[in-house]
Amino acid sequence: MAATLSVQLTYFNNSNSPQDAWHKHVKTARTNRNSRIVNKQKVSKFGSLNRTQLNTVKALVEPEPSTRSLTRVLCNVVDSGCMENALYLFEKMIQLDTYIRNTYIWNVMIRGCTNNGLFREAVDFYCRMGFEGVRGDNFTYPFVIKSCTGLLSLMEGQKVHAKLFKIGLDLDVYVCNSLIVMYAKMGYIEFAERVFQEMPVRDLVSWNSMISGYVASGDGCSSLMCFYEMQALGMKPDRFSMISALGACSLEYRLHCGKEIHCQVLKCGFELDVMVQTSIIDMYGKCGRMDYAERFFDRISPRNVVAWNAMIGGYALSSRFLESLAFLRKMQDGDKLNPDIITMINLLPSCAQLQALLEGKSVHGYAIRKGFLPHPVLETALVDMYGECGKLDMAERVYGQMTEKNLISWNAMLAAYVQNGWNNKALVLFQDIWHQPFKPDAFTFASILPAYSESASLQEGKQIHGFIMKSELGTNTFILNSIVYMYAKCGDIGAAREVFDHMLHRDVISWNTIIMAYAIHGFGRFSVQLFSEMKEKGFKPNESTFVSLLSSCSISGMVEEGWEYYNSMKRDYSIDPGIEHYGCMLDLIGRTGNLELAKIFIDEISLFPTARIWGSLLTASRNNQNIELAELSARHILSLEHDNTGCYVLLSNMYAEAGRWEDVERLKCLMIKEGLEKTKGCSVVEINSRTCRFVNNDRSHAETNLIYDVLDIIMRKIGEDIFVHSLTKFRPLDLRKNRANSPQKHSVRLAISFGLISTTIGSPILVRKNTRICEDCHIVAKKISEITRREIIVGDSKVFHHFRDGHCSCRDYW
DNA sequence: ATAGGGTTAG
Repeated sequence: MAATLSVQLTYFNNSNSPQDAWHKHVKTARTNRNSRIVNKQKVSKFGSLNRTQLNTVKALVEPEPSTRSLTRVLCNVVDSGCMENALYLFEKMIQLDTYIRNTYIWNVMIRGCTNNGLFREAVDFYCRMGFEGVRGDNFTYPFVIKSCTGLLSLMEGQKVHAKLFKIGLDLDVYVCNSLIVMYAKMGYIEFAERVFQEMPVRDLVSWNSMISGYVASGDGCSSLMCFYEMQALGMKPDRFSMISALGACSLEYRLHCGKEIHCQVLKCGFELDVMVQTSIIDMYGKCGRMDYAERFFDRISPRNVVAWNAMIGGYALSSRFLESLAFLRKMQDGDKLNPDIITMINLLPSCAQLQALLEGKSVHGYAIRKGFLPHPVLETALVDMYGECGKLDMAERVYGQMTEKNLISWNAMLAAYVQNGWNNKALVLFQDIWHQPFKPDAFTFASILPAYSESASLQEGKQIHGFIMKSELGTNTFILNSIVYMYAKCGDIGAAREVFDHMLHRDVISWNTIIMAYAIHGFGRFSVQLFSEMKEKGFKPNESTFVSLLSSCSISGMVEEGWEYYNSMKRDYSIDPGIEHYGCMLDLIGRTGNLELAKIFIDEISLFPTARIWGSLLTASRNNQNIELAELSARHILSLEHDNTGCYVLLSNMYAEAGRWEDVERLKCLMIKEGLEKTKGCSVVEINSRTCRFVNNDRSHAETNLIYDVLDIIMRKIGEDIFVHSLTKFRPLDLRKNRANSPQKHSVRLAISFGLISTTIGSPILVRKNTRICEDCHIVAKKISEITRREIIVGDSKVFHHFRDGHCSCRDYW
């Protein structure tokens, strides 16, 4: 017998080493299936064999194999995890008639691959088994199905499932339980339910698989229903049931339910089980009860990393970021445990929220030293942290180096750009969607829409709107709210209203948004009207509602109503005014010209005045030509935001108007010293479906001559009064000295002029610009609207000016 | 001589 085997092994010369054997197997299996060719990375997981290992295997196979059971040897090799050796042995074995039809050894190989994460290879084995004419049995399928689960390949899984009916294993309890888990983990919970429904006999594992399956698909309620139904049928839950049910409570924030299960755990004596313990901590943390979590955590011993991680994550979730970071120390010093990848992932959001860049960086450094990177989840958390801390270059670097980008990491990078005002970069990244294998979700749109609001054209805004409506998110309230705002910011208040009117479910934010939309367009009457409607429909106004409403009153100059709402806010809704509300009221007071009151108002604010508050006073001073107060405001602003360019420009303009050229010069030097540059003014006009961009003095446009000619004709028609007005403000000396900045050639005028000649008569002209419109251009725009009888809409960095028949919606205060 | 269900994560 020994001789026979030797001979046969000698003749089997196609695979001389375990590595060869592996390659040969993969090739056979894949060629047969017309599937992809060898995945080199996967194969290399086996590692290469050194001579000693090789000899061990040969020794196992060659001397007197008949005296030992070869099968037993194969099992041992598989259990040791060295699949390459196992394959070598396996290939030798199936050369023998005794083994070729032995389902058992095939099962052992499939089991080995599955348990070592070699899912593709496990499925390959299963397929090859079919080609060799060996039938799979009730032991084969649970392994194969588990591998399909690991591959997350529905197609592969369904092929296997179909086969089960043919061979009559479709009702086997073990096989069905595996199928339930497979479908649930792939996100096809209905398929899992169907398998469960059709089982003639269900055991504890079947129930547990459903309970955990529902949790995996995010449906905690069904999971808990399953958990209770099982008990109603007389089935006693075990630790697996408890762990999954606790997960369901976490998912649904069901504290009461969670406590009940905690009691059950104690009654059943599972409280010493480490995983049960962790699940309990996690449940209390997710339900926002860190006090319960702490009490439980303090009592358990020994504590492992997972329990610590659950605590760190729980604190972060409860916005107790400092404690979250402190627990890292305690974990290292107290329990002498080393943080793992999940610890890092849990810590980073705390660093981000605390803007703790130093801590964030040290987490990054630790991750690198420990070799945790690349890791898609950790990298995403890093992108997020750097984004929150304003370190866009680092966020970009981490994102750029990611080997496995996915929807979530992509969303994180988008959000980082948008949060930091890098809208154009965000829009470019978003366009990348067409090259990505994943499709955008609610988070993507929620992130990108503000970028569209700030930087995109109305035309592009319409495109993204259409795109969203075609996706399954067309009725998502959260996203529709952003679309309403986007339309308003892109200048089309009508479209904003239409989207709002067609929403199926409006929430408070929807109302706040539409009220704000009318506010920035200076249509205060509509805001007020909508506020009443909102109350009639039973919505309770919140802080933001009043920010919208008070902004609207201020922008539209509805002073009395503004005060009335301000008082009613405290009186009728017990909302204490926040800094934003004070800002709106300051704008309102500024509009009346009562600067004394404005100063008193600031003094009486109980909160620390922000740059925005002083900005309101600066605007008020400017509109009331009070240079001293403007200087005071500017000092405050610059002490808070040294790089506030707008503040310099505004003050400089005031000096210029007053003819204080030395001060203008002084500010200019100061700006240079601070390394600041005046924002380059630019205006964009939308013509049919394209946009044209103009800077001051622009002569780059193809129709430049025509544009300037039209502007010239208009200016002459507008007449002397404007010219005189300009002269009083800009002295001839300055006009000569500083021709480039002459309002005559400001970008807004060029844009309006081009709009006039490129659009059909009667349609409004929409211009958006990045800085506040200057006083001269404002006067000119009013006049143009009068003589051309065209509506001109100019959206500047703060509000939209609707010029019509010689008047502006802002009533000359902005 | 082989089987199925479980904890922390963007």
